[in-house]
Parts: sequence; structure tokens; C-alpha cells
Amino acid sequence: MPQLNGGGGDDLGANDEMISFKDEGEQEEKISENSSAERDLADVKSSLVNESETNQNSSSDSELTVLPLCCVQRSAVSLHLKAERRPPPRAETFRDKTRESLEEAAKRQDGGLFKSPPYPGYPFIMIPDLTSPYLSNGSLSPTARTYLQMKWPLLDVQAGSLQSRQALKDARSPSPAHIVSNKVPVVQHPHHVHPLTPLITYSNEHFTPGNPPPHLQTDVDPKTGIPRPPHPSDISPYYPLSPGTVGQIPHPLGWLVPQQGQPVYPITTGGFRHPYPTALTVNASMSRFPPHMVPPHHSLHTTGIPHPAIVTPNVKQESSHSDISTLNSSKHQDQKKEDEKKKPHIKKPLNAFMLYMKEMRAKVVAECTLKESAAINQILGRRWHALSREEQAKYYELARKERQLHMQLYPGWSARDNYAANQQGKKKKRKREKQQADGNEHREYFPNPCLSLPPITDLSAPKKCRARFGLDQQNNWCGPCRRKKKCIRYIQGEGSCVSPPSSDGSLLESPPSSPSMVPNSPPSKESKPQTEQMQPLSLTMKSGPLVSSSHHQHHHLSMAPPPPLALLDNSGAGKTHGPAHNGSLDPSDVSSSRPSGSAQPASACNSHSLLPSSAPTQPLSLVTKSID
DNA sequence: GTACCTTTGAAGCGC
DNA sequence: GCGCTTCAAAGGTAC
Repeated sequence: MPQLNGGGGDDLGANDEMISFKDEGEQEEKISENSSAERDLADVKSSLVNESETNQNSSSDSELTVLPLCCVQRSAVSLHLKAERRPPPRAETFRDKTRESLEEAAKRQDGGLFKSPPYPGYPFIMIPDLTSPYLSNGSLSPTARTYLQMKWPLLDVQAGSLQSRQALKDARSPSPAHIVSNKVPVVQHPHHVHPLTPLITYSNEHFTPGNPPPHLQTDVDPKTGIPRPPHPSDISPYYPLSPGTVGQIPHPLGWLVPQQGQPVYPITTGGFRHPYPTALTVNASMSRFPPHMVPPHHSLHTTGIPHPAIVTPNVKQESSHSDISTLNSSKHQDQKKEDEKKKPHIKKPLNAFMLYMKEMRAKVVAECTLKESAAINQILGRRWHALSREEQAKYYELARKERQLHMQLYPGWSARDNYAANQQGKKKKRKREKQQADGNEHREYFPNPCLSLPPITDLSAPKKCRARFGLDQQNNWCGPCRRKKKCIRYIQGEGSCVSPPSSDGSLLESPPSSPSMVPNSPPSKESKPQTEQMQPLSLTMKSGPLVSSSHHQHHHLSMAPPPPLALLDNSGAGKTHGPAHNGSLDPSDVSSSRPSGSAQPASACNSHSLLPSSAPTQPLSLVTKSID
């Protein structure tokens, strides 16, 4: 697998470097700083595309191995499934089969459109940016290029050709499950899902209950009879359409035709920032959303199609009226309410993690039969950290594109609008207030990060930084504690546990440790990466190793280097007695060390005493329910 | 019916 | 600039 850092496994697992992807700029800086990765950003990003398939393989492989423990002992079915998932030494892995099937499907359905790479969703993000260096190296197959032209007619003057349309029609033929909808979690295998898949599936949900017949070039609205544009070709796959609005689509290529008489959002260039390099901005001539085609009011894009980020106008949006001079408050309020009703609620663009979650949720649900989003999100959070740079970069790139698209769609939109939108409910504030009302932030609802453990309610033990160091020694606090968030020391060192390996030998979704996390290193401002690094430790299963606090504590106290790869490969050992390495089976993690937060191992896993000694081994999926 | 939970990241706001 | 807060998705859960 191509690595940005020249194969430095420890770097790969370095959480702090993965954190660098939080910001594109930081990402670039971090990458450039990496001496072993001297490729410039262009090369790096180019590789992200060219090697995406390879990355996906690697990622999916890791995902195969990070099968949560919850799936292991859950049931015979899950065991069976797991046994199936467990790849043979190297015959024909599930991935291979999956890939083959996907390619076959691609060949059948789009004439090999996705042949290389088989990323049904990727075109969404990469297509509009054909000028992107990522695609400039000829990695785009002619078929895919044709597909792109059909998907984004503006990308090429040939887009409107019959050929393109015909191919588009073919492309709209019965699609793989992952294209249909990611709302059907169990149907599609996760490995068929590309990170961008959710972007495609969105619109499908709202556009077509099922796949349209191939012979239908354009859908016809059953109510209005107005032909719909070929979907999902022309619509941003990411943003769903609200039901009942498709009929407003004026023309199959309506977004190509300037809409007359439709008010448009004012282009408040002042609020339209361009945080991204020019090279990364979407070429107006190629984008589906040319700058002059600003979305009209009422959730309608110039296509006449509401942007999926727009939801029912129940939530108010910042009023853009300038005639606020009215002094009649009641009247003003009434008018405001009307405006609120009329105005849509433009949702924030999804960030990288959200995109990742959308894609992987179904997978986790399928694997763990989990339905509780909170638990799923925890797993996904760990998996997110466990992702390689390349894989994360894909999502960051996707999110960035999404933001760009969002900005172009709604130039005047600001996240502040949605801030104000929540003034009605103030739910979050209420939550915060509730937390603060407790006085002690650790007193608040603090579900045990182990998930398998009951909420930490033992306040008698001064475990957290505040209690340990006091207010006068906040320098010794961990970062989260300073930020009045979860104490990482408490989580990892005491209130929680070290992640046991997942059933298949992997340590669940725990990310590799950061080499910067030197044991006994004093807490520093950089504790945020540590926090994120340590969080995975908290995601553990209610399985044997966890129940056995002594065993667990042993590993936690040992602070021994991770086991050799051979040992790590021993998935069987990892299931029940695997070394409680803090996070990863990634052999690259060998060099990683215990985060500073674990510098106080003496009281490790105290909270395990809270566990009933007879606590049965349970999968993660049962944790949150069983606790209560 | 509504808020909460849970995750990460982006963005706004206040100091 | 830093820290805090809110919101984005999701669906079960609690009130």
C-alpha cells in the first residue's frame, strides 16, 4: 500500500499526524514536514486518487480486521459471519470476491464504468474537478470520463450528446446496492461502499424509490407529468431532495438553463470565503454549480431542485431583510415567522467524519447489529482514528469539496444561520446548562468510555485531573480537562481500560498510537491528539478481557511495547487474552508508546470494580442497553 | 413529541 | 489566537 511517509508504519499510526488532517493546511504542513514523505502535496493528493483503490483495499482490510468484538460472541450467526469474513491465508479473500463482484457489476451495469477504480461514489467528488491534478494523470478511464460527462454535463461540451445520454441511461440501470441507498444497511456489503457512496445514495432516496427503468430517459413526475432530469446524474447526489419537490424541476437540464423569475440568494461575497487554494476550487466552467447559478430561494437550486442541505423550513434562517427598521415588535415577529416558514433550513455541509459515518454506519450496523447511534458513533470514532492517512484524506477531500459545493450553492449562508435557528429550542444550551448546573463536569453524564462499563459514578475516587492536581496546577491537567471535557487520564488510566483486541485479533477500532506520546511525558497543549488517541482505548467490549480487570490491569500497568507482529497476528490470542495494547494491531504501532495520559498506571481500570463480577461476556452492541 | 446520547470536524463567537 | 459552543448524521432511549 502506498504510504505517504514511505511506509513508516509508526507514522501511519501516529495519531497526532492523523489529527493533522483536521485542517487541510495542517495536513499539508504535516505531510511536508514528514521527512520520509517528501512528495509534495500535489503528488500526495494525486496518489490519493490514483491509489485510492489500493488504499481502499488496505483500509477495508483493516476494517475487516477491526471487526468489533461485539460481533464475535454475539450469536452463532455472527460467529458464522465472522468466520466467513476471516480471510483465508491468501486464497481469495472476501475483498477479492467483493471487488470482483463489484467490477462485474460495473461491467454489466455501466459498461465497465467503474472498472477502475470501482468507486461508484467517487465521481461525485472528483468529477467536477477534472482540472484537478488528481485526475490529470490519465487515471480516468475513457469510460469513466464518459460517465463523468454524463453525470456532469457541464464538464464537457459533449455532455449533452446522445451518446452521453445513452450511457447515462445505462448507468442508471439497476445499480448496485450501494448506489441505491445506504439507508439499507444490511443489504449492501460495506466493502462495496466507497467513501463517497453516501453522496450518491442520498439523492436516490428522494428521487427514486427504486431504480428507474433503463428505458426511461427521463422520469416523469406522476403528478405533474413534468419530465424529471435524469437522476441521479444531474443532481448532487449528496443532498437529498425533499419529497414533493421534484415536480418543480423545470427541465431535465434545468440547472443548465438560467432560471428566470426565480429569486436567487444574494451573493454576499463578503460572507463567501474561499478557504481553499485556487487550485482546489471548483472550476466554474466544470462545476455543476456555476457561480452565476446561485440557488434560488426556497430551497431550490437553479435546477429547481432543492439542495439536499435544505430541509423543511421549520427552522428559521437568518433574515436577510434589510427593512428591519420596523418598530412594531409583534408585527415584526409575525413577519419574521413567516419568513422563517418560507425560508429553508440550510444544513451545514458534512465534515469528513460525518461523511465517513454515513458510509460506515451501515457497515457497523451490519457487523454488530447495533442500532443505537451513540454506540455506533463511538465505534466509528475509533475506526476513524484507525484509518490511515490516505483514507482519512479521502474524506477530508470529500468534505472539502462538499463545503465548496455548499458555498457555491449558498454563498450567503453561514453556520451562524443555523445557530440562530436553534434559538427556538435551545436544546443544546439546555444540555450545557444542565451539565454546568452539576458543578462538576465529571459529575455529568459520563458514560464509561469502555461502553461495557457502567457510567462512572464513583465520585469518591479523585481520578480526574482537577481532583488530582487541583485548580492551582492546571498545567498538569490534560487538555480535555482544561477544556472542561472528558479527562483522558481518567478515561484511560483509571476510569477506563485498555482496548482489548477485537475478536478477530484487531484492537477494535483503536488507532495506532502516536510516537509523540511518550510515556510520562507531561501533559501539554498537544494533549488533544492524545485525547483522540486515547479515546480508542476507551472503546472496549464487554468481553472476557474487560471483565477480567486483573488481566486488563496487567497490561495497562506493564507499559510494555506492543507485542510483535506475530503475536498480533494471532487473532485467537487477541480475542481473549490479547495484549491490551492501547489501540492498534497495526504493526506500525510498535514504536508507539503509551500516551502521557497513562503515566499514572497505578490506578488503572479502577472502574472495573464497578463491573459485576459475574458480568457476562457481551458484545458491544448490548452494552449500552444492558447497562441501564 | 422532544431532547439526549455519541462521535469528529467546521465554524462562529467572545475574550 | 485560544477556548468554548453549536451543528451536522443517525436512531435508539428517556422523559
